[in-house]
Amino acid sequence: MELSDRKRKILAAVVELYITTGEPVGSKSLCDTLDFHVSPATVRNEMSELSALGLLEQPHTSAGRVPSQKGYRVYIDSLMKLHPISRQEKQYLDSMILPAAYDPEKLLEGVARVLASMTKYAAVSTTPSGESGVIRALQLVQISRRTAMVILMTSSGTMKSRVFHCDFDLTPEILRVFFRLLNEKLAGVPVSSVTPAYMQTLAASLGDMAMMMSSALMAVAEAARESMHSDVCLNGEVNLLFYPEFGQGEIRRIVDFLSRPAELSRLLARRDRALRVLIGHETDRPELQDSSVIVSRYAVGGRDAGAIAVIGPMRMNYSRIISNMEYLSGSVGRMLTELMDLD
Amino acid sequence: MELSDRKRKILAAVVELYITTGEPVGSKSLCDTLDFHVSPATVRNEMSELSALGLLEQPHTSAGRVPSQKGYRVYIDSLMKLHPISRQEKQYLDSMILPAAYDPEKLLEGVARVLASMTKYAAVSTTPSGESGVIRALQLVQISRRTAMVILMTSSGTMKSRVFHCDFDLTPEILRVFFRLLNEKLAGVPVSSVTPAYMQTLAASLGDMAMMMSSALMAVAEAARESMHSDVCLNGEVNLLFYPEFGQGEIRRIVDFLSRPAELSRLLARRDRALRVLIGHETDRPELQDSSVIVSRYAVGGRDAGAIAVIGPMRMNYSRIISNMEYLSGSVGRMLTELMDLD
DNA sequence: AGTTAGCACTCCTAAGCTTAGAGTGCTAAT
DNA sequence: ATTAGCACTCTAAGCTTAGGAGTGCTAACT
Repeated sequence: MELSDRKRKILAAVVELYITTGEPVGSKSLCDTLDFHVSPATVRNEMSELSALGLLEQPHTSAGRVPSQKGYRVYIDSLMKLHPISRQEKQYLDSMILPAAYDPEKLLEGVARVLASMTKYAAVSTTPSGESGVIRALQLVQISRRTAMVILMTSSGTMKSRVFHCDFDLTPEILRVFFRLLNEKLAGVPVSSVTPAYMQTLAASLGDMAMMMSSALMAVAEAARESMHSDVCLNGEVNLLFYPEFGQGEIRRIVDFLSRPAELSRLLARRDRALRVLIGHETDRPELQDSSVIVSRYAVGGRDAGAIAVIGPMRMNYSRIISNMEYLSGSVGRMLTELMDLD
Repeated sequence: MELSDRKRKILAAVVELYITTGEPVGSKSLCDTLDFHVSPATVRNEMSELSALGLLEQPHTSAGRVPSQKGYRVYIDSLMKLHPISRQEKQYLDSMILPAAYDPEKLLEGVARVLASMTKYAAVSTTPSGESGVIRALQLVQISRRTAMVILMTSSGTMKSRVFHCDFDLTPEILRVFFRLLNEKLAGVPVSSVTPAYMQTLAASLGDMAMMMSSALMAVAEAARESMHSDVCLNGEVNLLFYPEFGQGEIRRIVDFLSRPAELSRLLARRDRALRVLIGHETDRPELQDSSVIVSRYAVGGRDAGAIAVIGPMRMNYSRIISNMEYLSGSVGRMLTELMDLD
């Protein structure tokens, strides 16, 4: 389907005007935004042909035009021009996520927050998934007399902690021994193989220490299990309230969908491209048939690790948001890579 | 103002019926729920007197009655009977917050989440405020070759961490020295006095080490500063969408208010009672004039430390929620006290 | 004196109806 | 190919009306 240059310009203008106003755009008001002179009648003819091609549609016969799903697709794929992210935007984003850059979970939570506040849509992020990671190191921190925290760091950029209680007082010496044994035995082991059964056999090889360390080993096993599944952070659902195209019922369905982490996670899972825009039905979710989703995946240490996404009405400001998200997912990946010394 | 026994029963019945249905209650339907027999006409007379007393009001002349703010107040203060929390509810609450019981921030976040999901209202929690705390201990955790994390624990039950980078490789020996010095110099010091200036004088007393430790000291100072102000966690705002008495506009105002942590924090701040129910205008917030807030404060180590709260429509199920919140704030306090070994 | 049935009255809600205006598509002229 | 003119369509908003829920009053009853 090749479009004349004028049609392309008109389609782009319709999309952009509709994105900013949210109202169906008529031939007259469109004329004002065009950078060449034609009469409303001409525009009407063109728009009518664009309608015939399925790129525009009318809410009703005597209303202006609204981009169809296909129209948005064409706009995004070939009409939209991405203008690169500005210096201030970069600074803003950096300043918002930097303070949380020491803990993967906090970082991704912060990213979801800043993404939501910047876009005014709902934002989602997943923490690095650690299925294929191996244990890089284990750290022990004494919390109180008989409780300590074990921190497990993996090669895929996750960091999970768990507390454990002992029925004897912990001393620096004891912790030192624990630390040495844990790291000797477990560093380099894939998290996926740290099962309770594995821990049993490990305990057997510890001799006298097995009893004392059992709660610590349990904690490690739990941390390992937890490091395998990635968390989903959601933020800014309420932003969607402010878009008139979502009615009360619509909103509820969307919010209800957003409240199910498993579904959300599925939505972000496709890894075939770093950035992907899903429009309406392309999401394969009836709840999102009037929404768009932009998913940007991030990599840690050169390997795909997780994703960030925004969910909003179809008339998103795609161009601005896409460049911001590209920058953000790049930053996240870089920070996690650095944090984990994986570069 | 003394009410006849029958008036008290009728007022209670109106409140309870309205809480469950959300519709103004008429004399006829009320008769059905009463445990003694009277005709609708009698009930009408009684209701009309309750209206005159300002305890009930009518949306319009020919509608049923709705409790007034004063009516709710009387109901809560002297009519409502709290039925104690059930075994299952306890188990549910415990099972939801226990996994996060090792980190104060995570715990309070989890509490807000479970509170929101249980009540179907919006829930808020504040992390223990550490203004008056002293440093209990500092822990160091190596994260990668040249970065480490310092964890600061205070007597008021807070736990904050910060990462720092060094321009030399960290070894266990170095960390041991850092650990010893930090704890020697800082344990017992009030967090409020750990200012950058204080750190300068401290550095001066460290001699050769001052240079090497500067980034670590900075991290401690930041963690100390952070431990002084308590965070506010918000959860379940979207639940409010499902109450028909909140219209689109109402909801936006409420959500907008909820998005301002400082305001929220002020709302929870009054410490004169462990549990406090604020109805409509009693919140002193125009945005919440049609809402109610239940605030329950929790204590750590015997001292008031923070609060949990729910925000919902005036027709809340006060009785159920109050007992649940009392249990929950008790649990939180106990867990934090235990975690910090402050008992 | 307190309670109750009966009934007129009020006022909201929802449904139907009307109208103004925005925007289109067609036709004919340029 | 473009454009002005014009009839036509359809919605949104305002208005009207009928139905119904619920009250308050009065008068009868216990």
